[in-house]
Amino acid sequence: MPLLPTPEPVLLEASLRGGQAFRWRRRGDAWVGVAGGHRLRLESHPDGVAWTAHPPEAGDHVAAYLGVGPGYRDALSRLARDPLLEEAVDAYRGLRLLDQDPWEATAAFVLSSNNNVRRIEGLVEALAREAGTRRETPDGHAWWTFPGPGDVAALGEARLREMGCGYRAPYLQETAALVARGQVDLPSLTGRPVDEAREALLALPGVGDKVADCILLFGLGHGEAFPVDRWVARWIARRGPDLDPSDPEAVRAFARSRWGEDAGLAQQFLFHATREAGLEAGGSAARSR
DNA sequence: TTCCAGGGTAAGC
DNA sequence: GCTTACCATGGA
Repeated sequence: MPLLPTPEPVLLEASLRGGQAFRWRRRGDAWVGVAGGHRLRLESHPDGVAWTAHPPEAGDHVAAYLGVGPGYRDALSRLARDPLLEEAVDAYRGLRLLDQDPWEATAAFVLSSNNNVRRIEGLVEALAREAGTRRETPDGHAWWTFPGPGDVAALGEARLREMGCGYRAPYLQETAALVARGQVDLPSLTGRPVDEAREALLALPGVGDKVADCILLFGLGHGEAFPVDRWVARWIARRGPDLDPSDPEAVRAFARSRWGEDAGLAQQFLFHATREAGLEAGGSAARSR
């Protein structure tokens, strides 16, 4: 297996199964998933990440997908100096921001509203098997690409409901249709100012403030986006700064002024640390993994 | 049985 | 403008 050397660690489980991406499964000591139309197999190594890719040239994208680059160490050193983040950064050093496909991130986070990670993973996989393209590795492992917006739109609301999308079915169908028609050009939003990109996303059905920030952060490379969800609000309420947890606008403004371009990575640490603490306290919830 | 999950929408003030 | 009920589904 080729090795991607990384000066800083890469926490594969926290990064791949922590609610950013939804197509990763554990296979023994390795993680197998589909990203950007490629099937990847990743395994933690003392000096980096060992990988195999199908098709093989997809390996060129592994570093970018995992957020491996010189910027990570710098961002960590800035965030680790913040008393609000010190503990979380220390505990989860190696947690990465994944660089995902804009449309897949959009579809997945439309499905994420008032939903849980496990079920989102099931829905995204079901979409791939229903409307994606079946591929096979040379050694016979079948996998499915994530379907494009036209293919998702063509499934129709009724079929999406049958697949378990619930009340989000019409949102996903309409958003897929809008993207397929080119009324919102997702990839171009990467190069636009974050506020403009955010406004464009909010025009999509099923995309509100929080989902828009997730798409900006995980699918469009806007590292300053700061999704405010239940867990971040919980963190504010319990041990965060003196803010109203029920006022997402205020929380976002705080994050923006405090962490700037690093806000998205900061959010990942807060989200992950708060969620892990909650799961441990829940006992049975932690066992279910 | 009730609560909860990476919320969004629209009706009602 | 702000608050509130409702929205499917499955696991704990």
